[in-house]
Amino acid sequence: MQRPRPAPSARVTIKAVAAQAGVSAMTVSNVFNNTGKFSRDTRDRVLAAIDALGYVPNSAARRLVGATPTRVGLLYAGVDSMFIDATLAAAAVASAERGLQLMARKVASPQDALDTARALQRAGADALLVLPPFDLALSGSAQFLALNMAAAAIATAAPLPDMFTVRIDNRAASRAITELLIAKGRRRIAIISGPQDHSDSVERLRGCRDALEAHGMPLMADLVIDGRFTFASGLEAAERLLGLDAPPDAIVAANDDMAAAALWAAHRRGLSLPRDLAVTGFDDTLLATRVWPALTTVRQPIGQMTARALDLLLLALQRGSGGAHPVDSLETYELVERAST
Amino acid sequence: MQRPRPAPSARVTIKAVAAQAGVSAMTVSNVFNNTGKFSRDTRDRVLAAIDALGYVPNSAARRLVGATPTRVGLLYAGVDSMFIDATLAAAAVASAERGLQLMARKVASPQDALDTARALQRAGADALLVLPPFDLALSGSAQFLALNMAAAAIATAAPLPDMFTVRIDNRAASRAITELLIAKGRRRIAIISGPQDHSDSVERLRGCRDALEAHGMPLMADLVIDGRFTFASGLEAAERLLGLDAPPDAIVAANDDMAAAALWAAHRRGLSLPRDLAVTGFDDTLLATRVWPALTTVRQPIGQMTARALDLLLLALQRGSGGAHPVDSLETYELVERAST
DNA sequence: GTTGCTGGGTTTATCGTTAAACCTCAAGCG
DNA sequence: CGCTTGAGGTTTAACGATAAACCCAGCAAC
Repeated sequence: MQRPRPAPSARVTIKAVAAQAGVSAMTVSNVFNNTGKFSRDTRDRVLAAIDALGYVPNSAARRLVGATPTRVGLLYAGVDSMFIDATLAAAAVASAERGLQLMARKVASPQDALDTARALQRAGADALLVLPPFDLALSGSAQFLALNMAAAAIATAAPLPDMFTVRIDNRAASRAITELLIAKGRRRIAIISGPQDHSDSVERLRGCRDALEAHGMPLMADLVIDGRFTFASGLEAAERLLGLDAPPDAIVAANDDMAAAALWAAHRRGLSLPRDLAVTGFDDTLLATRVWPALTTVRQPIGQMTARALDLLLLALQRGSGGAHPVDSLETYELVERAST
Repeated sequence: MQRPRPAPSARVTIKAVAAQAGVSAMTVSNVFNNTGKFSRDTRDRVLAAIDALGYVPNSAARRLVGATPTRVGLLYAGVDSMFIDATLAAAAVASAERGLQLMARKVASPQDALDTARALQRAGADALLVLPPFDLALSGSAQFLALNMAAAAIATAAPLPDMFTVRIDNRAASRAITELLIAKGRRRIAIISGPQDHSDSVERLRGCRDALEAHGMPLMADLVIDGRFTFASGLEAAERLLGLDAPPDAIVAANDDMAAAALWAAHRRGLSLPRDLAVTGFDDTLLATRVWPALTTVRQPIGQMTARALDLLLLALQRGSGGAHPVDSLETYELVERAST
């Protein structure tokens, strides 16, 4: 693996292109960035030269002069969940596609969110991508506002005044999936909800309640347990539910991991699925199609949402941080019916 | 009433630190990079200034002068598998920790690997991280060598002459897990192997054979099926195996996704697990503990391996590394026994 | 025929950092 | 005593792209 300094020919600079096209470097820059300061004729020659040499601008140099921002910080919770893994993977891919540098930071607790954001800014992040529950931890705080950073939150419950939001209608989705269970004749429906400091969890719970009440089946307190979006917490909750004197005939879990746990608890007791128990998940991560029986769940388009969040951030940074009200992007979810119901 | 921050706080540059410490910018640089060209006394003053101002070097400027390499390309196959997702997520985190920019590129087929590598180089990647099967696609080719890029392959079968390798002993691990099944009294052991153009797959199959032959139970051709590391391919294979006149009493799958598929096929037939059928996976992804029954599997420390690969690349780039033979880093695997056996 | 403007460029200065060359002073040495 | 040596700096010159200032030919207007 002998690796002498890369051959000088390795990197094509703007000067090389300029020489090839017989113009100044500045003109090449103008053409490349399409500022309009050039004639048709020169443009063609420059483009030809760019093409011939395979010129790719050096982003470090661009960044140095303060042109394009390129670093996006990502705040995530260090929880073992499919959603987090999938989002991290999606963010890595989407960032790469856009030539951004992703700075992913695990945040231990909501209290640390602000410090982490600050550290990211000091380390050169231009914008922030925020996963639950840190949207709530940051939004509205004066200190966060003082950072003066563009931020986008994925999978939140509602629009926020100080950051972009990219989300699905959690309440409607949750309602829809509960309705589906009711339509299938389930009458004793239990819920393993997410932590109530996640705004999306709250919405999901609300959606379930909507559906149940609409059918005259009020939610019973002993049939609702708060999980923490982890498999372990889901298992604990499911064990408690199935151990009741009058166990439920369906469980609505607030994410796939906890739904998988519910399947576990049912398998352990030798229940036949979905005859004795129907289970639904949320997110449609890879997990949903790997467990048995495959989970009926709500598809949340994670890749698309991540990409959208990045695009919004880029746009905001390009226009300069001034003024515009943050966009709320509502993506479409999809109810996916599988064997678990 | 707090008013908005006056300015997007001007970043602290090396000059500010220099002024504060009463030395030249170069001296600050020297102290920061610990080159040794300074006295105890100045060092203390400079460090104090750095601390007081909260100086963080501007990586764009650093990069511009060619000091630190900061972009790592990642070649991955666009296959739905837990291993890929987990590796992407791990790479995103490990890159962020090291201040590197990750450029992840999906590669459609081994033939495209070289083109993608070339594109990455043109886009400014300093080094390459390679996932199977692209290690084999690149290694040994003269064109790849001509790129003159440092590369590290994760999860390969053996050391390679022209890139770093970070791996576990797949053969031994596979042998161990097969031995475990034999020890549990399984006598008709089937194998769902990975694609044979993945070097690690080959090793895993070999390990199984080792174990079986060591116990006088030669591998039967109809009990070995090549999967493609996907759940779908695993399901197909498992269906065929369980449909045999003399079905196996154990299935060794070459990854967790295919093992999960084997569980599916068994559940479908109403088999009792692990009584009627034992199943083992490979990788110990999150999946292994989410399916029911939980998978006995080989733990491959993905996060650690990814981090190690990046460290090796950084080291190589820093030394400019003339002539050094590429390192082969053998990580320790762990046999994890769970309910599926 | 000066003045003013405008399309299509070029030149210059600059971003923050570091490699390399250069400076200075004191100590060591034959 | 003159010469080298080296520790501990400083100065200079990049790195590549771009913003801002500048230049200039031609054309229109008064």
